[in-house]
Amino acid sequence: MKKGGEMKLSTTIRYGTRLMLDMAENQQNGPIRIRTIAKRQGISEKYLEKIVRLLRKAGLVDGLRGPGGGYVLASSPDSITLGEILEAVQGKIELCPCLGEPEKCEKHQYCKTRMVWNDINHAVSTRLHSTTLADLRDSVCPAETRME
Amino acid sequence: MKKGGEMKLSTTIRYGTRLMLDMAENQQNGPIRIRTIAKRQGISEKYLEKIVRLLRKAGLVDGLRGPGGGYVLASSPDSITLGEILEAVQGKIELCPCLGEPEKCEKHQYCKTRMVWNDINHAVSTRLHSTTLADLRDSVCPAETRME
DNA sequence: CTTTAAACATACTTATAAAGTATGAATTCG
DNA sequence: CGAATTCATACTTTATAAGTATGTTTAAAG
Repeated sequence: MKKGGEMKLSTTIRYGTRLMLDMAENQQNGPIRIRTIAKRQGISEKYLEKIVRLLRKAGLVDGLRGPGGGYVLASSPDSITLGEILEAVQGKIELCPCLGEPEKCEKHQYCKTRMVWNDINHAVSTRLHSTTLADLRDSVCPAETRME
Repeated sequence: MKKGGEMKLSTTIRYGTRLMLDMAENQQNGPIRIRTIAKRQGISEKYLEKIVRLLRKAGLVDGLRGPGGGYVLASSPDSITLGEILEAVQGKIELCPCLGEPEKCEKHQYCKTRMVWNDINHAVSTRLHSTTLADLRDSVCPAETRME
């Protein structure tokens, strides 16, 4: 009698965020290679490449090719939000199908449940869009959970 | 160049909530058969059965066997929260793996991102645990989106 | 006291999407 | 030119959500 869905954050989001934070913390010495971040973060290089390309396409980072190349943040860490990162790698946050396409919402009852999901969706979205990379970078990790 | 994870609510949660709401709205005439709800909601009967059994195991509904049997809410709609329903069908809400098992959080940086996920996790959880079935039942669906 | 209608239980199948890999082309620096 | 990097696409693998099948147990009703 196993239980159902998990509602987890995907690795694209978690890795993408760590990647951006890594860049915010280390970009003072020019472009950073994906290989470097991959090693530092313990993430597959190829997979990170795939993720960073989404961030690039969204205009959050710039890529510089050739020797000495790498990636740099396209703007200041205090103007990049977690919401932007999330949307870059996974699209608009949409907790259930009917939120994007209300025509699927044919029954009165769906509509009531839909309102709750919509609220929560909105709360999460707001929270993410009001947290910047700089906020994250400057935050302090509580001692109990830190193990560096 | 497809994007990553979707962070959607699973059908178990959505169906489970609709099932509970259906019961809250229709339980005045005694036990309700799963077949009835399945038809009313347009959901597979067998699948709903599977879901309701989780709700039963969690003590949110009671099952009555035999002819004339069915399910009833185990307590009043104003004392059953969406949080309880969600946890019954999918376990504690846990947006990312490290939240349950902090020993996986070995790097300083994870810890910073972890704090955000934890915050959001908490916000969602609180919201769900403070919304009751009765709240849902008595809510009014905005006209624009209602199509009964 | 048998029939029947429901819940209950488990195991299986299928479909979908997440996660990761492989291969190679394009660009740019030295 | 040669090497190091990004860039692009297509593929493979793995996990899990979603749904189905088959059958057992319980209890009301005839």
